[in-house]
Amino acid sequence: MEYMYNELLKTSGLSVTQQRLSILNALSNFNQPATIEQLAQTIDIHINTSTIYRSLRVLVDAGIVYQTDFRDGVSYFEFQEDHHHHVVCTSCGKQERIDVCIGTHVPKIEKSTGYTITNHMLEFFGLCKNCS
Amino acid sequence: MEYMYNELLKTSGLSVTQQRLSILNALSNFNQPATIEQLAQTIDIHINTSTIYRSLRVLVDAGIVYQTDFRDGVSYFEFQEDHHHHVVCTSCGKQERIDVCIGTHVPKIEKSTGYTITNHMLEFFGLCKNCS
DNA sequence: TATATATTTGCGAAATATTTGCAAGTTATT
DNA sequence: AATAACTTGCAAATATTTCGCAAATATATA
Repeated sequence: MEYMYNELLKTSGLSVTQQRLSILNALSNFNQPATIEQLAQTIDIHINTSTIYRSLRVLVDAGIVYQTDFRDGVSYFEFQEDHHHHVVCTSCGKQERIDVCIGTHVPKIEKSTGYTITNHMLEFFGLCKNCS
Repeated sequence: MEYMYNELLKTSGLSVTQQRLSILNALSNFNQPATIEQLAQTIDIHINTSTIYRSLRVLVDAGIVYQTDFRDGVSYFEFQEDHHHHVVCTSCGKQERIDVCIGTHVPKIEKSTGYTITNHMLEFFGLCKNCS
């Protein structure tokens, strides 16, 4: 497991540090997007908050971690490989997973813009059954 | 023009206030997502910043305004009806428009989740040609 | 049209997430 | 083994966004 993350970092050209390994390990304990605060509570060693922020940015930019936003003022993070999207109720905040895939658009966009796309962000907002 | 926004608010069941009309009017001067700060500079009357935040939230929740996030710490706003998505370079920050439509997925998601979807957020991230 | 009710605004202050600079510590390279 | 490159911890700063409350404005009712 640890070894896996080790390879993951190296393959992306990133330095392998204990902090990054621990962050990845903590991420694997969530099956939904986690906030920085939630991650900090789960990480097995003490890591300074700034470091968590900096590490996550690097991991997101490398396409290893998925970052998203539910319009509640905090960033959420999830493993890229099993990331998924949500509908969020703008009234009560309730979230529900959906299995909409947007990945098929990526090659087309890369071709038309010349960008190398490492990740994306997709969330739907509206009113849930109760709040409607 | 003013009258149009008037109707727009009423149709959504929102109160018509001078502040909201001015915000909508300011929004129409941008053809790309604008920050709160950019909007404040463009609005023709003085509106307190808190009010801009509150008004935009209401307008977004009503599906009139599109809100998005480029991972730079600020929220961006655009008219919902002519909103579009982007690729953002995670190195230099450069943005480019794309014309990917996600609207077709909405009815399917509404059916499967029971939510009434008013808007969504979609942005792609990666490296631009220069930064690759 | 006048009155009552509901909603919105302004103001200042507070909360809170996130970023920065720099020295020390770690990791990668030669 | 030594040098260079990168990452981390710490504390403080930055900046966006939210909150409470009284006054103002908008909508609904009579």
